Amino acid sequence: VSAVTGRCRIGEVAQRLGITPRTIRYYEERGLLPSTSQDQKGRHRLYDENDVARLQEIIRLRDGLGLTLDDLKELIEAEEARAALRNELAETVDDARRMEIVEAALHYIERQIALVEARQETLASLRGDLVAKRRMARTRLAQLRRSRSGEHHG
Amino acid sequence: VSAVTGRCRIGEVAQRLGITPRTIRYYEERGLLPSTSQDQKGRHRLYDENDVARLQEIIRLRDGLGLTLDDLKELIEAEEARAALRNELAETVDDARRMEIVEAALHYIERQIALVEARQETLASLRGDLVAKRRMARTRLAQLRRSRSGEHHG
DNA sequence: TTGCTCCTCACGTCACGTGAGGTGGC
DNA sequence: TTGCTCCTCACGTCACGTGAGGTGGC
Repeated sequence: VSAVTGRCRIGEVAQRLGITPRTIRYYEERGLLPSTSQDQKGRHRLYDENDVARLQEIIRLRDGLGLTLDDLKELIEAEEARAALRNELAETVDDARRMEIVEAALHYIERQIALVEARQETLASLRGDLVAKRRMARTRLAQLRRSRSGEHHG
Repeated sequence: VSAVTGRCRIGEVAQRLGITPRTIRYYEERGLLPSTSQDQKGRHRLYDENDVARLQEIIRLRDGLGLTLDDLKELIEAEEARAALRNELAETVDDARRMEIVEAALHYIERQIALVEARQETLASLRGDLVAKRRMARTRLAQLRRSRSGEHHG
């Protein structure tokens, strides 16, 4: 709190992330962000790099996976639970308990990876279709070129 | 029109595509579908495999790229323009004109591919971050396992 | 004739967009 | 003090969801 961590205003954050201030306020309203960004009601909100990274993550998940804000909130809460567990992990000396915590974290990560990979497959399929179309068009174009040069020579 | 082409009802189409009848009606209302699926107002809408394929394409672009319905409508109109050009292509004997048509189609396809690839890159980056997290968790878990077996033997 | 799915309004909702009117900090 | 960005309502919009009440086809 004593160190000046380069806290910046909502407009700058929004511009850096390619969103609008309204979106950031709405996410705060929906409980996706800690409302600690605003000390009191009516005051300017200030964000540090940590907050920006968190928002960045939310935007990536929203755009990349098309998740609803409720889904995103679940993910965030799970993430916070993981952070809490990491703290417990640092405290505890019970190795059995430590393994439980890490295994839970691992399952959570694997679920997210599965979601991303499913989306990647649909995109790959979409791209496959488009590339096939492109090949057709290119082939046709090459035929036309040959046909024209053939006319010139014949 | 004389052949029975297996036309099916809106509920069946919706179920096959994983959407709701309301979505299909809304797309028709917004001009994304030919309203020829419904002969007269108030009558049941009927769809053939061609209509279903078109809807399928719309849904894939919507989910895969996160396009708005206005964007999708533009794409569809461009697609119809391409179809019209293909008809002209079949008619015309002017090779220069034919090349123009095919080149236009090629540019259109390439723009779509660029959109898909941009989305793929963000997903790949997202996956990369998650995979790194998974590696960390796995390493930590392996360390814990070694540590526990070490206790047993010591 | 009985269900079932369909139809058309029409209002609700989610995720913001867009001003209206006013206050705060370099 | 002047701009600029910020603030809080609060209503609008886009892409549907969700009944309400009624008609159509195997």
